[in-house]
Amino acid sequence: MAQLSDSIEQFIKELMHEDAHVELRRNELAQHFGCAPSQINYVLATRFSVDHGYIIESRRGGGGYVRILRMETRGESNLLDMLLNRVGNSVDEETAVAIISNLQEHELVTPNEAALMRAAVSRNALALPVSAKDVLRASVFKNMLIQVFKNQEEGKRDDV
Amino acid sequence: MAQLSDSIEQFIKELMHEDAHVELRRNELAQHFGCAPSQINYVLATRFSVDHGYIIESRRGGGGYVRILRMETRGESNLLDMLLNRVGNSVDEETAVAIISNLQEHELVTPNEAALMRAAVSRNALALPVSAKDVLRASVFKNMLIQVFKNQEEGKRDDV
DNA sequence: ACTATAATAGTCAAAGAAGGTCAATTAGAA
DNA sequence: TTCTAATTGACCTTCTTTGACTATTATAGT
Repeated sequence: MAQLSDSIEQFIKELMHEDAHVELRRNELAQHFGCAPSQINYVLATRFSVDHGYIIESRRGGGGYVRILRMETRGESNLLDMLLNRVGNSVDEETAVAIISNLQEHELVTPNEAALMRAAVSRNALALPVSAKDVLRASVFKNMLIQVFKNQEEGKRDDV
Repeated sequence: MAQLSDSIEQFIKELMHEDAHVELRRNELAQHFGCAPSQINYVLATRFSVDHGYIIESRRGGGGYVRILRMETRGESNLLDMLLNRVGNSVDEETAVAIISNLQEHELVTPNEAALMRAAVSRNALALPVSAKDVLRASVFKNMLIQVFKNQEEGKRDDV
């Protein structure tokens, strides 16, 4: 109860109440809660992961930050989640291409974007021993999927 | 958060908004921002490199200057060749990201497309032994570059 | 012409300012 | 008690800023 991690989680969620997009300093936040900075990473990893509907971006060095973006997972209840799950940590080209077409049909990506995604996951691009190909493809593909949904969010914000 | 380097970058980009060619005094600019002159070189090196699509010329001594030129993307067919060449069979993330911003600034890709490309070549996506990363990134990236220009062609055809 | 000096810009390495990772320990819940 | 979640700390990586030293160019004297 009143676990440190829970407090930090709440704190961040309150910050996000208004804006679905918040930026913070890891060290400041850690200091505010009197804990190790890596504690923040723990909270982010366990409560603000992609399957929780959040995307984290960050930057090191002077002027560094941690940015948290909440995805509205509109409509298709957690489509991204399902897709990431389906991909897992290995996926063949056929499956990936099928998913991409699907996204395109549902107008979640433009034809150009779809073409780019296909290019990135094609067997051609992943010039590696066959065994490793699917694993790597999964990694690249998942990263792009997350990006697609992030674009979606950003599009919405720009619409305003 | 309004990092010095970022401000300087913005400042220069604003200067270049009208004219694709700008000339400045390194020391003046440094003074304007209250920083070490070499800070200007840092910004130029990290944000206005050739990969970013800029060319820097300068002269020392009395009446010295720093001149920044935005490279115009003439015949695009040629550009693709140049980029593929630049990438070769190994490329680090920094260079890839620079090239992507370059494409975006010249409106050869949309911001969403650029984000997708960044996602595909990020160190995150290429979760492999470091040694192999750059090689693989080159392969994926080149495939995407080719696709970008293919998209371009198709766009032109559709316009008709 | 020649030279010295002042006015610029460039380079590079070190310090500073973040954030990330991982494994060991500790606290809590079952 | 035992298992899992939480916490911490040591060490790593990345990005920025500064400063000392170097290189080049124009100009004023001679």
